[in-house]
Amino acid sequence: MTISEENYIKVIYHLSLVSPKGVNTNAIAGMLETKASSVTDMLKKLFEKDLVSYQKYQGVNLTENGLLSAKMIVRKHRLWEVFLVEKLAFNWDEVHEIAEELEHIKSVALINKLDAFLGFPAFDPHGDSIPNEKGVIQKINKLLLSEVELNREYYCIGVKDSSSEFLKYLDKQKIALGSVFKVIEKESFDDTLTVEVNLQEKIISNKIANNLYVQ
Amino acid sequence: MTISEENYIKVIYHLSLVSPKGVNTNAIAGMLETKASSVTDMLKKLFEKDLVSYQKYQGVNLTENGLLSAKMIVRKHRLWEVFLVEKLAFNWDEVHEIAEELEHIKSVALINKLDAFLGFPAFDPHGDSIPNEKGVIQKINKLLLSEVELNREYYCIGVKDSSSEFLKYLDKQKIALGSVFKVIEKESFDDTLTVEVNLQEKIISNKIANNLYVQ
DNA sequence: AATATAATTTAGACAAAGCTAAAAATTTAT
DNA sequence: ATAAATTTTTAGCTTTGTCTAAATTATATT
Repeated sequence: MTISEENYIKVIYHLSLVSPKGVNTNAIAGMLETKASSVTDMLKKLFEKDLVSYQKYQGVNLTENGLLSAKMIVRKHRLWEVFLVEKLAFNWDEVHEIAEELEHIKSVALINKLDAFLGFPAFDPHGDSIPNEKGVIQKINKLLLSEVELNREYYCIGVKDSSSEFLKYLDKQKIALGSVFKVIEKESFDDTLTVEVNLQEKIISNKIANNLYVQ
Repeated sequence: MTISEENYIKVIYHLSLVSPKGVNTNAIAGMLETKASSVTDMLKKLFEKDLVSYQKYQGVNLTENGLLSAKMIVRKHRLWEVFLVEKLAFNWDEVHEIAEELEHIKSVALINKLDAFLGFPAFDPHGDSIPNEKGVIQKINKLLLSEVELNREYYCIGVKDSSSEFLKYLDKQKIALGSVFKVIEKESFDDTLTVEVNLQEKIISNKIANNLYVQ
């Protein structure tokens, strides 16, 4: 697979988690910052290679082959992110771009040795599950902070949006994976939350609460 | 720079160490397993980008820009090789190919953090010098085993040929960086050496002796 | 149900990087 | 110094992945 093909497969994988009945051409084009016509061209090629099932105008899904390939790319991306944060002391908002390049390094021996070197981590620095060598992903029960019950304790276990801007905001607010949340009050007008985080009271907008996973 | 451009620059760099007055089109084609006509095309492009100085039929040299780029690629290659051997427990004959991919990862922050993580190594697993952040390469006095005086002790500090076949041969012979050599006798007919390596007597062909650096 | 809008595909073109075959320049040998 | 051999370049073609503009299909609106 070329790097370009890998990027398509990865994007189709992520989009199909949200729309499992078929991924739109335009959605793919949006994610890859390319044109719909280019996507159509590539879909034909991926279909020829048995990586996607595709019928004109009907959206696209990964085949078994394609799904496994996608999971291996995600595995590499997330393992490299762990390496960058744990070993090279990058901050969690700096690693995505670099991992976007590293995820295309081919060697299977490399990624499996890296996995061992890192101690077979189950989650990346943003709380996302790392597929194992077979592509198996450990499913975890998680809630959005916006959905939890009042006055119960929850741990922050991940972020939904892992953009640099959001992660920097969390750093500034001293919110990290492992932070303990208790929602004191929910403003019914705009769903703003009053929460206790690590024993400090804070006001959290609905947009923020919709991007924090807790357990 | 594209990966292809980087590969050309790197090859021109290595060849110019051997033929400093200008690198041949055919030599480049040979190293890259491509055709001379493709090389000509690329030389024009590299000239446009001020990476090489080039006149038709006259061979090619790196400009200052090109030289620094080449050294940065070599720096990345060799640092990744150290990582693979020291941290991921690869054998020294397995790392070249993987480093050929890793050397094209762009991030400067990544490579400088990797350098620090590895403790700013001066040499890669084959004994080659690692350029520093500025492109400065520590020059080291080294001799080929085929050139040394009889009955004096030398340390093995590098290999000239770092092909997997040669390195595996050295493993089998229990020769590694740091091995202590003393040449007992030189057969004048074919330059075969009788040497003492780590206190064991061995017969070493001229071809082998021509690919081992000692000090 | 007909039409307007949106999404998708097709057709044709382009740049990058490679190739083959032929032409031109350089080097080597007589 | 000329001819032969080698090296290098040019010309024209191919593939990959992209693009624009036009055509087609699907969806939404009235």
